[in-house]
Amino acid sequence: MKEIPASGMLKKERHAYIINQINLHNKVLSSDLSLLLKVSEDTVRRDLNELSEKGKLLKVHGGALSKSFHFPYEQIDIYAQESKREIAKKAISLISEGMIVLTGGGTTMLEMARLIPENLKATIFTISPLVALELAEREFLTVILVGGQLNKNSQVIMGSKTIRELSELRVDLCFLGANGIDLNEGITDSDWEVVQVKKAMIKSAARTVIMCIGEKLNSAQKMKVCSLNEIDFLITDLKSGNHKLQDYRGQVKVL
Amino acid sequence: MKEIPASGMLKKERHAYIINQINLHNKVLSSDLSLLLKVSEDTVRRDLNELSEKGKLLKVHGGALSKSFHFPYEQIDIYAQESKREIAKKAISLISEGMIVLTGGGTTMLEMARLIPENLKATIFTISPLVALELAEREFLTVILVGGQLNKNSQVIMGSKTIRELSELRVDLCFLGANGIDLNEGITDSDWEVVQVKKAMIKSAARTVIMCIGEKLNSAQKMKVCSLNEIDFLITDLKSGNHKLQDYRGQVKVL
DNA sequence: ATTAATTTTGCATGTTTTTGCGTATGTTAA
DNA sequence: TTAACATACGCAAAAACATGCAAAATTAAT
Repeated sequence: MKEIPASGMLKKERHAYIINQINLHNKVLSSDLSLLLKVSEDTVRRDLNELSEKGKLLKVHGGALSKSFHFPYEQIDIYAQESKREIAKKAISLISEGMIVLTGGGTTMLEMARLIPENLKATIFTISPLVALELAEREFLTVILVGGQLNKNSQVIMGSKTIRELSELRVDLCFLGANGIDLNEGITDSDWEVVQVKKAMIKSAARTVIMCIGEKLNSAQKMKVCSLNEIDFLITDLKSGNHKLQDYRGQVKVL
Repeated sequence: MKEIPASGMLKKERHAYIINQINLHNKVLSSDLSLLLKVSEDTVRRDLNELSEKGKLLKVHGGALSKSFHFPYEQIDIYAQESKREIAKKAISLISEGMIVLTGGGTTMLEMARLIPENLKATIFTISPLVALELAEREFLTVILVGGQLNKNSQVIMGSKTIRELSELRVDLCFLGANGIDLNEGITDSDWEVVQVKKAMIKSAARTVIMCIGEKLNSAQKMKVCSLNEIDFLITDLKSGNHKLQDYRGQVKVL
């Protein structure tokens, strides 16, 4: 460190100095500050804790982080949020410790990311930057974004580069949304590129989970992703007794 | 700097003297004033309390601070925001139509992404999901996220996979933030992983642009990214006439 | 000028704040 | 796992503080 050293500072001055360092570098180490301010690390820690309680920074092991940088998010209200939350809960129950998981994008997937428990240990590949950012909050998750071109409409990674990367991947479980699902037509989607990526994702996974709200059952889109027997689980927001689900039970596990 | 000691002062005179010291040094210690004014610390304290009640200064434990004391709390954010916007504007001027660009993460980069004109045609690689999502709003941009593990603190893609991907990339221009920049130490950062990624990014680019706010000039962190001659442009929020920039002009193009 | 009234000051006292250290505990990384 | 590091907690010393009070200084009034 070659910052300008300081000495004989009043507490308030120290606090200001620390905040300034944080704004400058997004991060400070207690040990650095101790040297810089010429006070014991205990004092630095106490300073950091005070500032943390005032919400001026984020105290972490070893130092502190800028708070402003961490999460200026907005909560968008999602259509059928409650249903999607139901689906998400069921989906999460399929993930067990140490698994390697691959997820698509979409609001259902985001909801799932938000509901993933804080203590889950797993590795999660995703093609959705939003899902990735949400998951990055979970301490024990390893989050890997598949590289490639970002599709403007779906806010999901796509393109040949992505498909090539996916082809080299092997995961335990793949979570996908669906635009249409039908006994005969199978899983369908309206966008050619989306279909290509989903195909690649399914291929790379030992087992595939389709998540979709009940309304989409028995509807089909233009382009086929795969037939029903290629997927393993179907998760909807419907109660398990719902008659709409009956026909599907022969082909996939319905949750 | 030796202060002129004073003696036999009236209360009013003392007050004037104290205000003067505050204006001069932005702070005073009760103990110093006691010696300087040759009165007991109790008297000094009473003086400071009176002046504080009158709003002439800010009383703190151990002394007092000038009211105009630079409290980074709220101000810096807005101030730094403006600075970063300045930097972003200059940076954008370097991008010309059809270019292939690579960017890092950080708030400055995000600000840049926000300010990129709607009609710019270019291909942008980035390791920041946030930047990517922001850029996805631009109709004529091709946005490509480099794949890899998402680092929790910096919200940026990192790791060996990323570095490998970057090594196969060739771009015209690379925009990077810097945690420290110094004539001798060059570009420095505090995080080993960050340094590795930045190195790879620089290597993959024909020309590299460092963006950082003026305050970070002449400061250094623990780990070296590269020396100054390996970068091509330095962009700060400082006016081009600023003396702090002079020394850098020999090594890089300063904007 | 002298005295009375008022303010200011320093000191004694007890309290609070701040700080650094030792120790025990928790966390991180090899 | 261990070893190194970071942390929390308690403690004690030092510093800063508030308060009351009496002496000293200043001001006001005679």
